[in-house]
Amino acid sequence: MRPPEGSDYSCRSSIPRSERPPRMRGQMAGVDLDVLRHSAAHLMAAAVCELFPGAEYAIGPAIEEGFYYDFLLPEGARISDSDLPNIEQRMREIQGRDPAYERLEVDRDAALLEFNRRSQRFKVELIERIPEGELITCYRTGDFFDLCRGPHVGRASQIPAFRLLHTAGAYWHGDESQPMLQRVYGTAFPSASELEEYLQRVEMARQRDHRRLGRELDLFSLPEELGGGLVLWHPRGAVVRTVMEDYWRREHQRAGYQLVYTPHLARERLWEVSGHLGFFADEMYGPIAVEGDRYRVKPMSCPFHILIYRSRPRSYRELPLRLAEIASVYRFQRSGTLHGLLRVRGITQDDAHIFCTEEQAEEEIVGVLELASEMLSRFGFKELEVDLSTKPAKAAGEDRMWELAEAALDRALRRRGMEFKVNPGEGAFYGPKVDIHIRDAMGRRWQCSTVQFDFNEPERFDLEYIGPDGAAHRPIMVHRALLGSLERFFGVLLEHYGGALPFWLSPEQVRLVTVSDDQLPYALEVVAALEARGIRASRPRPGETMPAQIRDGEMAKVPYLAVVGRREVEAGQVNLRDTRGGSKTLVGVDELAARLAEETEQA
RNA sequence: GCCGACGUAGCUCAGUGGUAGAGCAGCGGUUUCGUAAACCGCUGGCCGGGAGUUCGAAUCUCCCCGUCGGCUCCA
Repeated sequence: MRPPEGSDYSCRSSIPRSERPPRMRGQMAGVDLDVLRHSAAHLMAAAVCELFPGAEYAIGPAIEEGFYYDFLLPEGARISDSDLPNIEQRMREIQGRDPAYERLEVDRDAALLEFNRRSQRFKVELIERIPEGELITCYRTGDFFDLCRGPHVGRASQIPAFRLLHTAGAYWHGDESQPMLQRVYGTAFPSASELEEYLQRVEMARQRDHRRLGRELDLFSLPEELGGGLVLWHPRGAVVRTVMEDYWRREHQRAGYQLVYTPHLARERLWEVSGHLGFFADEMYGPIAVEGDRYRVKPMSCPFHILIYRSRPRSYRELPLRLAEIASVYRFQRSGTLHGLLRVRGITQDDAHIFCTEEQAEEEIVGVLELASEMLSRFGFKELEVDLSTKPAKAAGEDRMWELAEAALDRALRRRGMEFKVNPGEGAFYGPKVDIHIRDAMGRRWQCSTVQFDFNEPERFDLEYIGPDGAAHRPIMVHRALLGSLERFFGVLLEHYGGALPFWLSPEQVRLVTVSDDQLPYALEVVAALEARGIRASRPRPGETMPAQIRDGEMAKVPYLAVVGRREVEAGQVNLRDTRGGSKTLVGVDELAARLAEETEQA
């Protein structure tokens, strides 16, 4: 029932950057960064309390890239980004007074009394949640007094470099029924130069934001007239997508999958039978009236593939049956969670369902893992991280099936030599699963592939096959997606490569550049020769100076610029500028075509 | 959905109550050039939408729409 795709349900927070690299954490130049940042959070809270008397402070931990602190401000007050410089200024003033971070062990009653006296309801609540008998510690920094486990730096002056970054709303305990607090994010480093470096890194990440690249490289758009979370693939983006899909289909056919097509709508009754209306209704769009009947837009493909399976009696001889489809599905996502291509409502899922016998399950999983590794590696993701999630407390299906499926996943992973982490109880209610994550060039972690057993739907649709014994048996069903969603995978690819896609995926692989318009006819011949070899080559723009053409080509991130002037025309060559490697080589046209065709092959 | 910020030309942005601006892109012309921007000119705006305040609103107020940053990484 749960979607076999990695695009959406895997991430708790709106932006999959919850899965961040560990590299900024821990020790740095002999200073514990977490301690430094946690101390900076206290310093900030002290400043906020001075500037906004009556502010209540909630929690203020060190996080991956800095720290935050949550506040409930007095009625009518608010902190906006424009207040950040003032708060920073006040933090520096406090540093000038250089208070110590003074650790106090207090007993529960004294702590409660103190925080009640200070009207700090969140701290009171936190104390009440501390188990009886556990040591309670507080820290005093000048006038600021906080419940805190520590440790901290000795004095406020020992925080050499900090910067407040932005504000946000955050629910107390992340719970929508709780009050909305104001969160202030900041970061701190042992030196000004490290802070500067960090800020530059953030700026670099901004530069390679896929939404920006999508516009600059004319790949896709998400116009607001169209509606939130819906993507228009422009011609250049569509070229990339076509290359991805062609590759995907070829690999799947080679791996024994059969391709199918299914519609975008189905009668509501089908979604009742499948259980989606019970478990997934919140993410489905409302009914569409059709001749007195109700239809729903599909959020997943599984019921369709099941109907194909069920279209006639099945024999054990035709198992495993692997049905694959690059399918458009639509899921409602709250507007606040939409994010470029990374979280959309119109999703293209690279979906497949495997129907097999119990004995075949392990072999099938091995096959899926192999295909996933191969495809992800072809796209440039060699480092994979794998999670195996097992039976949760509430689960459908017999224990015997769970044991069988978990064992199949475990053995398949071992056979493939893949290291993995077990997440006990994290499986879907309908079956255990394996998720594969990739790391991009900036160290961020993304979920892509997912392989999920499903004991629920075969039951609901009463699937069977006739075994060698002549009796009916229930097949095993496995959902799996390898790229997750094409939208999201494309977004990740773009950011991973900073827009400079590998040659085989490049929307435009070679662009001809002329020294003057005199070489136009020759340039067109070269384009034709390259196109004849299946290379995506494009003609020069007449009337442009050569430096302008070079610059345009560089900015469009075309892998190769083939410059032709009088000398090249005479020699039947091009002067090939490699925009990635920076080299320039003279090469004959035939050789160029052969070389580029080969480069597509190996990738 | 909720909190906050933002919304001015295709893009990046300036303009804080008094005639809507710049650069790039686009279009037209001139130039025909050897590895990241030739030169000149022109077009282009319901200042996100609606209501209000005002003699006068891109600018102030309210509502709506959209986008962006976030919404436990637990003292």
